[in-house]
Amino acid sequence: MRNLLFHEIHQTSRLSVKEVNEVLKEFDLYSSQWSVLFCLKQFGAMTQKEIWQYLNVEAPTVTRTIARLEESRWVMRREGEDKRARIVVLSDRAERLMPQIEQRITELEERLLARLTDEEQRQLIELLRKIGVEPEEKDVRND
Amino acid sequence: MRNLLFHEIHQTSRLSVKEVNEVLKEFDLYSSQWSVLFCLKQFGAMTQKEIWQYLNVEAPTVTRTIARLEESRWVMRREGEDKRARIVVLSDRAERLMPQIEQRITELEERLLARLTDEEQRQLIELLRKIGVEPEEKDVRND
DNA sequence: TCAAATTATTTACCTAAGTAAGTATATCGT
DNA sequence: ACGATATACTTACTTAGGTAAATAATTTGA
Repeated sequence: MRNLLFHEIHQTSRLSVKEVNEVLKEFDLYSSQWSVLFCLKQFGAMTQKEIWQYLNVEAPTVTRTIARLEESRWVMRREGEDKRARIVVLSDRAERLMPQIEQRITELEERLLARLTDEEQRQLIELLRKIGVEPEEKDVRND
Repeated sequence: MRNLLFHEIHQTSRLSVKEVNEVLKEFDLYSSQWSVLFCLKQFGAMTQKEIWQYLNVEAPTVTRTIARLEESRWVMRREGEDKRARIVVLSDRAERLMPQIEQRITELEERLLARLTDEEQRQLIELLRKIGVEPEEKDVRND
């Protein structure tokens, strides 16, 4: 039963990544690359650390993803005041193309979530969060 | 908002895989290997096709996973009547160790789901299924 | 019967994500 | 001031999963 739950989460995750990749193929992008671009669009220039903390992945994962995004000219990396850190910035091309891509992704998401009401979506997020929280590590002051 | 939902699903999926791997480390296993073993325990000997159809992944994924399980002596592969197909069987060692592993996994799952009531778990599965279902393909008789 | 189509698996190649260890810069404590 | 420690990122290696194309066995159809 629990078993089933994690199986189902895993399935849904794979399914959605697959569909996102399908949409992004047209732009020569992959889902995890898109999530980095989206992050930069939202917050502006960021260090890699800020990116992996926000996305909740490990540093090497972000190193790789950004290296690919740099090769394909979606982002540039600048040196920061702190020379250890690398600041990531969207390229002009990225700024220009992102609205288009964003729309396609939104359409896909609407399609995938067509069977859920807004209330159900809200519920789903909340239930998932109840699983994911790690109070010791996260240093979240919940008061 | 939708964005947030898929982000959350992805996170939860990664988190649970990570935790399962942590538990399985002791047995030199990985989560996807475990899911194959679990499948074989449940249904007995199966062809690779039956396995990937059940797990809902692509054939090459199962080829690799089973190759590793075979190397580490968790399963054997036999030739079937149809010589194209390879029938996968649990090794004696697997049969012997699985109850132990299963218990550890169950404990983990209980820990991860501690914040959810049974009703919430049921709800969560149902909501995820509403996203994942592809009515044409699945041919599931739910009665 | 036997060429053509289908099926089961595999191989090659790609991205994603993890751990462990390495490198370079920054900061801390004495 | 400077050695020890911490931080930001990278490198090397692992599994997981996907697509496309190759291989081998089976089935189909004229």
